[in-house]
Amino acid sequence: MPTSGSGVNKPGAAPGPEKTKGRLTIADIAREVGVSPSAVSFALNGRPGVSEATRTRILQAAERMNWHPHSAARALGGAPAGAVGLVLARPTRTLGAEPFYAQLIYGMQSVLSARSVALLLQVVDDTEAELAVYRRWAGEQRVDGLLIVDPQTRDPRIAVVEALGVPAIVLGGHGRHGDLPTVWADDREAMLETVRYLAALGHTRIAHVAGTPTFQHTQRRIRALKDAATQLGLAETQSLPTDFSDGEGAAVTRRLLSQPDAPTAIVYDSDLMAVAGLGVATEMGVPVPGELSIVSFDDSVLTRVMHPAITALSRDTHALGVQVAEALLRIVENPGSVGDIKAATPRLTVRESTAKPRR
Amino acid sequence: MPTSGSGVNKPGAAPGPEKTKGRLTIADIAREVGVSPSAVSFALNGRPGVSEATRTRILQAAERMNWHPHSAARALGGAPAGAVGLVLARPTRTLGAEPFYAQLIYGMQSVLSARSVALLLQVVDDTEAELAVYRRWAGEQRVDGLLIVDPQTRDPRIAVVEALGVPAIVLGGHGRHGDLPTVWADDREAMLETVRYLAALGHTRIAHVAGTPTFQHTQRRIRALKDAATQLGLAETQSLPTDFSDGEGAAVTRRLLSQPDAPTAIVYDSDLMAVAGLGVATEMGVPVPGELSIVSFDDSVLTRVMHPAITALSRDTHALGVQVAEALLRIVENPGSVGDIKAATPRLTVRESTAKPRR
DNA sequence: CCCAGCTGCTTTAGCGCTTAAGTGGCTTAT
DNA sequence: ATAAGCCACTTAAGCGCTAAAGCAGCTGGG
Repeated sequence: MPTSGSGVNKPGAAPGPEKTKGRLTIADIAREVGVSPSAVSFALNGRPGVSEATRTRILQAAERMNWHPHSAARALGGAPAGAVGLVLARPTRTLGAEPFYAQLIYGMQSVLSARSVALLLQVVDDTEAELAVYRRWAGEQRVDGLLIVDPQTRDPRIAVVEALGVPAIVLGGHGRHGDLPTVWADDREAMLETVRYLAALGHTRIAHVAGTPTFQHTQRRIRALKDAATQLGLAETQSLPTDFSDGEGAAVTRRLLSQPDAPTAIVYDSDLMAVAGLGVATEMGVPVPGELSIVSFDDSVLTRVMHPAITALSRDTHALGVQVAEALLRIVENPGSVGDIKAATPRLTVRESTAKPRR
Repeated sequence: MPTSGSGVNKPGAAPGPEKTKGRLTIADIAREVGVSPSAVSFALNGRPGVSEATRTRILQAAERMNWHPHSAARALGGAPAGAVGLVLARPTRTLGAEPFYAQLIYGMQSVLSARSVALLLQVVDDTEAELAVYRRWAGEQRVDGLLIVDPQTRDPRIAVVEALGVPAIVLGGHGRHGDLPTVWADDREAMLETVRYLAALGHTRIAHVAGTPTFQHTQRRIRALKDAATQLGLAETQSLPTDFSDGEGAAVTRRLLSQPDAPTAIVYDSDLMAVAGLGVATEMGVPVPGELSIVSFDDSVLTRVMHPAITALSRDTHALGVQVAEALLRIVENPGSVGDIKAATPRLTVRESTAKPRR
């Protein structure tokens, strides 16, 4: 039981002039100022019912005594919990390496901390565990809103979260996700732009090292590549699924480069896999961009720091986090007020890893 | 106000057999089973005072009705908040790229989520803001414990957190940090081992691209390098401070390699800076490890994925997170029960970026 | 046969806060 | 002149839960 205000806290110290209790409450302020606790409550919450003079005195006393509202007491009265929740269910190894979530979280923070909303973070192993966390948080009334990431086809989480009645935003969905609004980027357009660029350079054998195939955004990219191939008349394109890990990214690259008609360009669904792929190319003596062009579908320091620096579809993940957090807070305050939001389409940032194929 | 259990929630619906209230409470369970709310509370908390038969019926009812305790109501009664807090005050750009904190957090999660303890995460700009967050969390009774990272010399946070009376663990401290216990790694020994190895290879001009100089662990490393130099008779060693960003890492490397007597080996305080440094070497045509050996003081996918792969001091950051979380939970339950804990000393993992200096 | 001492409950109070419902004292409308 | 209204408060109740205290009904010792 973490009590004690500042240290002078002898339990039995009899006749102290001030009630040396553990916590500082509005009752203490009320006593100090000489009004009732409700008057203090009114003053602190900017509600009418107290004169300006009294309000000022109360506010000053609260400030001086360094009082903070007890979040539990407020929440008990039906006030919001002052927190939003995020559950991540990707394998830990990958998560630690991928800057995406970290950036996203830091972006969210810039909005959340300004509004003094806490972020509850939980990392779990699978969707089952994720659902359990949602159920618990909802039951315990711990969060006012949820951010659901990596939507999948027929995602079981949607129905559960809707049934729980907790406001939520889906990141990266598009298509059906119940009545939950989504913040999404146009992966399709980004992929089309990339393939058009590679085709313009003269590439015809383009491979796509994709992420987890059940993710909606992965599927959109795969479909976009296929469509682009049809449009541009590229015969030999292929999408290969992975689990987003650098290990699989490397393995798939090795397989691709060992083929008789190896691709001359590879698009990776994450920066980490692109880096791993570049490593494999170097290791196999395939010059980049001489014989192989590489594009990453995610940008970060990783891509910039490599040699050659990797051409990437960059988006401002931090800004995305800001957008998501804002949408989340809006839907918490006013459910139904948020529709689907289209984030900025990733733009192709050309660096040193792409060039005309040597022929 | 996020209420409503599942949807059937008409406020005025008069004579329903079940009280269609928003939240499911122990009173509902009590009514269902036919006992008083306290009996339910006793049963759910495994306390004596109810017969086994009744206890079973209550537990089953709670399970069947999918009841969860309202965390705020519990907390109000003085129960722990069921959450621990972590504030990060490094610049966002760096944080997103560095795998360290992400790994640490995921490690902590594996302990915390097993015990259903939530992690409150906040990213702030500076120490002042960090202190404000601690004060607020303590006042709002939001957290049961805190993890303080990146301890500095005469760290103001220590005194504040101790005064607030919130149990806390310091990560990476050593020396004085009030009465707060620390989980620390022996950076000194790690640095000594590294320098000995480089010296054994034949390096004499060894540079150290350090992190933020006010951090205690940075200082320990700087001092260790100096001591090693004295012991081994290396004249030309130097430690150069940075802010841990890849930008500064690159800039400092550029400066070092432009000197007339450029170092033949550089130790970087983070993997991200090591990668940036390797990039600069490549860009300047300095072969690694031919003319320059590179060691990273932190290991991750980054170092493994590069070509050449970077020799690094590796420690299991995930395991460190586990250790930290365990210590934190222990000190929350029983303040004073935790002393300083020494984590595993990082071991040198030799890869391709280190070799004898060409002479 | 009475009462202490159980067991297995229920009643009551209280955690810190919000909020609906009072309550005096004064002003204003009629 | 008196009712009505308003201001600036106070009182009281309640959020969901825990915990101390109370209280029936039974058992067994003296």
